[in-house]
Amino acid sequence: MYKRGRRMQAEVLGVLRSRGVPISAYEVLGCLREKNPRLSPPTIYRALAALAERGQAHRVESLNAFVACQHERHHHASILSICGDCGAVEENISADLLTRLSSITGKSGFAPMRHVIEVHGQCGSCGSAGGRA
Amino acid sequence: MYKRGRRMQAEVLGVLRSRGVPISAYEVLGCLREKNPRLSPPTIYRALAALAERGQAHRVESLNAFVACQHERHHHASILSICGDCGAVEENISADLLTRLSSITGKSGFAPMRHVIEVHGQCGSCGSAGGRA
DNA sequence: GCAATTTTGTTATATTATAACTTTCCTTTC
DNA sequence: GAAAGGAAAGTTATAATATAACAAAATTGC
Repeated sequence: MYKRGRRMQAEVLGVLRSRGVPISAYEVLGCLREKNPRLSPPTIYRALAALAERGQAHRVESLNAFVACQHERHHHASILSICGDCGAVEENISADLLTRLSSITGKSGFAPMRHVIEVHGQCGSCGSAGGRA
Repeated sequence: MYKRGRRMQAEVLGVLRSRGVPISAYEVLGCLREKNPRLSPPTIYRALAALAERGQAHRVESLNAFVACQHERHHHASILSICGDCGAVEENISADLLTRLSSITGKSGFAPMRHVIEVHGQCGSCGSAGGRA
């Protein structure tokens, strides 16, 4: 049941995976419109929202973009390292870091529900390859 | 020198401070247009960029909004706790957490340059006031 | 004071996201 | 099995966010 939705989500996830780096919803739309020119933004945004909710894709808040999850499904908050040179994203998970974050934010009684942890910088490959640039 | 720019930035910062919670660039624009109807988006975005660069305001990536800095100027990365109920933001700084974050992301040779750490949840006031809702 | 440079103002438009409505399709009931 | 009802998806239109590109003006260095 609901085949169209799931099929749509699978196609969107396929595009995200084929790119590897974060891309905007409109880039996804552009790819899928090659096959189906009638697609429209809400279709893509709904698929992306469903994928994100299931942990199969992540929204990169600081880029307004989306990337496929690298760890199969998970429901822990991801730490995303984003290379400003090549665009590559590495995904780490650390329960310890989340605990510390909770203890810092919880001092004033704050109850955390969603973590956004994104680090911009330069990845190892770009650092060793073009470090002198 | 450059009085207009600094004056503009001061007015923008005043609006951010008077609100307390994160607001969009267009909300700032709306406020300042009451006095000066000719203001346009780039003027506001430029002022916000200058304030952010000097650490007097922060961009909240997960809200596409801006908030005044709560700690005077600082150049450490902020940990922003954002209450989904009342919109209040609390700002924490933790060199220790940044160190741990660097050690996690650095495993693969990644060199961090900018940290985005935003935690969504419920603040202490809203938790105790409306916890049963 | 004049040219070069930098900053600001302005216009227009690009990019990102969602509201509102229609259609489709599945389920339930008879 | 057909029709009503409800949930999900498609579609249209537009809202919200952000910036490119150019014009005007101030500042600096000479």
